[in-house]
Amino acid sequence: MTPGRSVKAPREVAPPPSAAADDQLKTTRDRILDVSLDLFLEKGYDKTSLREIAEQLGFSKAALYYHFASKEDIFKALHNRLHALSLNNLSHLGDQTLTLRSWATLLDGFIDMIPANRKLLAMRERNRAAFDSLHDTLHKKDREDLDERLRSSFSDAALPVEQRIRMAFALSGVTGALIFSDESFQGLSDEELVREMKDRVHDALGVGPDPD
Amino acid sequence: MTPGRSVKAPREVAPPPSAAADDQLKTTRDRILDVSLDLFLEKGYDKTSLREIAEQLGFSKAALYYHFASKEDIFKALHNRLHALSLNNLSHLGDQTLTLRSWATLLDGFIDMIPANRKLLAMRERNRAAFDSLHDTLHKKDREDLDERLRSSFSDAALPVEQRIRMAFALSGVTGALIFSDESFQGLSDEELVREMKDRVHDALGVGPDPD
DNA sequence: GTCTATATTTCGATAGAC
DNA sequence: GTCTATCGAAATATAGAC
Repeated sequence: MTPGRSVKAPREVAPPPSAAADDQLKTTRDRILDVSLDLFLEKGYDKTSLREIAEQLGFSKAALYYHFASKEDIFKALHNRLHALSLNNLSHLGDQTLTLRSWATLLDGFIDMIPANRKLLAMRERNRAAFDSLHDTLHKKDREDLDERLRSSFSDAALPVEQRIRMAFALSGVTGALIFSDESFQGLSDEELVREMKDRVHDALGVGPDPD
Repeated sequence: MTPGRSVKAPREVAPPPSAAADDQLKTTRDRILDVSLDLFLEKGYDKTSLREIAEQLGFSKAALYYHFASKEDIFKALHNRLHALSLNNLSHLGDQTLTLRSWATLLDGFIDMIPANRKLLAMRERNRAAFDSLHDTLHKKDREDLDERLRSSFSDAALPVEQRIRMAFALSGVTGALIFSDESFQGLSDEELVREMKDRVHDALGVGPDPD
């Protein structure tokens, strides 16, 4: 396991031994993002200073500015990682009208991505206000964003009330549980988590398991 | 003197006309909390300054310090409002072992409180990182806190995996949907929302509706 | 209880050397 | 690409008059 020093060691973030080698292969830019992700997840975006990020990386605060234009720029880069995930899913879903069945398919795809992106997704959950502020900043006309797509679905008065609640509940059940997943579901394998989550989603949506 | 409408704030909080009279009856302390709640919900705790809070109230920033010792103190007071809600529910739930059925009862009680406390609950969802930081600050030994109670239940390895996921999912489905509730479920009556939410919870937990 | 004015601190960001 | 040193802004918080 990791050495006992979770203190502000100037150099090591205490990565698992196997990841130490990987870190050498990563660009400095990616290492900055990884450290930032950890800190934003743990302390929140606003309460994390550039000084802390630099400290954990072992170099000075000013050096960050060679790689990123601003603190918000780091945040945006993490937002882009999330955005890339959502694009994966949107492609599965054409412009067809949103049914409970297509919603289930969408969420199934989302759930599959959870194990590989748990920290990123949990960080988003814990910093919703900051993310929404960012969202306003980059007021994208092209709301290809998954979030936007989702919200507009919930708001669609043409859909029956029950269906809208089912969709919102299913989505929230998945994303919300992410917050607990690290600390509370320690013993669970990724496969267990994924399978159980999907079962819950299908319960909530009132559709049978996906006949893939 | 009470500075009735000397509000030169650029934008109105737009309180319902009937609430204007109520504001006269409230203590200044409560009015500060109400304005803070609105701003923390809209912009996030960290990005809301005391200057903005004071501005909306029509008096100066320094005046806030007569009523609260610090910004965090305002936050704590809102935390206490939430805490009071959770105590309501914990009393329903003794020290009995947690079953899916008792969990359903707990969440039903929680859902009933949603309409009257929507903003408060949504604000919490949007500021999870800040709330958890606060939680660490007041490291309460007596974890009578609802949140803590819940997390420890999810972590209980004695419970079957499926049950733990069901519980976490049901809770998250409810709290997460709060974020959407204001903007997306505008047309819905409180009764509809409450009933639908309860149905979803019982689906997720795999228990029939509460035979109350 | 509220004011004006100011202290204090922290942080994001920049300049310029190496 | 990283450093030291520093700037400037903004925020929290305090002092003391009214």
